[in-house]
Amino acid sequence: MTQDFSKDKPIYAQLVDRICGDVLKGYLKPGEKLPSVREYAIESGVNVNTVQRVYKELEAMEMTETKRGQGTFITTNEERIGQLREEMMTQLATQFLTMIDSLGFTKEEMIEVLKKGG
Amino acid sequence: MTQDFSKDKPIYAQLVDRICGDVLKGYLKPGEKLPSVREYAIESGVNVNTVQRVYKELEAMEMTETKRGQGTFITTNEERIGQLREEMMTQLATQFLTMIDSLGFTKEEMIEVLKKGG
DNA sequence: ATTAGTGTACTATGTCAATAGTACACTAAT
DNA sequence: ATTAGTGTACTATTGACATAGTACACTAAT
Repeated sequence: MTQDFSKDKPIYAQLVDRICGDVLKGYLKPGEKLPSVREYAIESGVNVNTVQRVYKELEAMEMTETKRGQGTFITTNEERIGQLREEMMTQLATQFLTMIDSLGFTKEEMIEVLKKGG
Repeated sequence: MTQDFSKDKPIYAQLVDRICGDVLKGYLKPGEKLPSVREYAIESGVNVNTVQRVYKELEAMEMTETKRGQGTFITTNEERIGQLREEMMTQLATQFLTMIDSLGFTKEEMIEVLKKGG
């Protein structure tokens, strides 16, 4: 099933984000097995190598553990998941603050807009 | 003067952001003339076409007015600048909210992090 | 030992965005 | 008409990304 991907970001990055989100939201539980690279490639309508890159990045950030011949699994280290959650939040916040500053907005007015939105 | 550009974003986009910020902050006044594409290219250590693209985008968003043979000027339409300010804020906010949602964070916890940071 | 299922590695190819180099076109002043 | 200064258009190059095909390596089950 070919899925819809945004053009402003590489597919592998979007898949990484999606899986990260599913883990942080609890949709994917610690220890749970992800689809094989081939399965996921077909599901998403992308190439095996693209999925491989996704799994590689996820493992590099210790969000998953890959066992050759067996598959790729969400890490059972729940503390690590918590760490990642913190790291990603502060990183997102920092980037956002830098961006709004360079565009001439203040943190306070931006927070107001955020409260109203979504 | 070769300047420092981030690698995670195209140079032209960074220059657009910078000029937008300078306008919104009031560092660049309505009617003020920007450097010529060649001047700016040399100053920034980039190619003429990169600057041209920057000026093109700025004109497309009606932040500047380009007069062939004369130069590129900040728009004298101050209302338009105010509009752009609003548009950019809501757009930034929307993108940010979408991003944090897809990564599994709530708006409220993110706002807390923002308040502490920066 | 064989098989099926898994991840991994390597090379080649195509596409597109970003950038660069160069030549052209318009405007104002002389 | 010429010149200097401006924006514009065209083509080429580079690199990142995605794809494709193929081969390899490990694991578990039989």
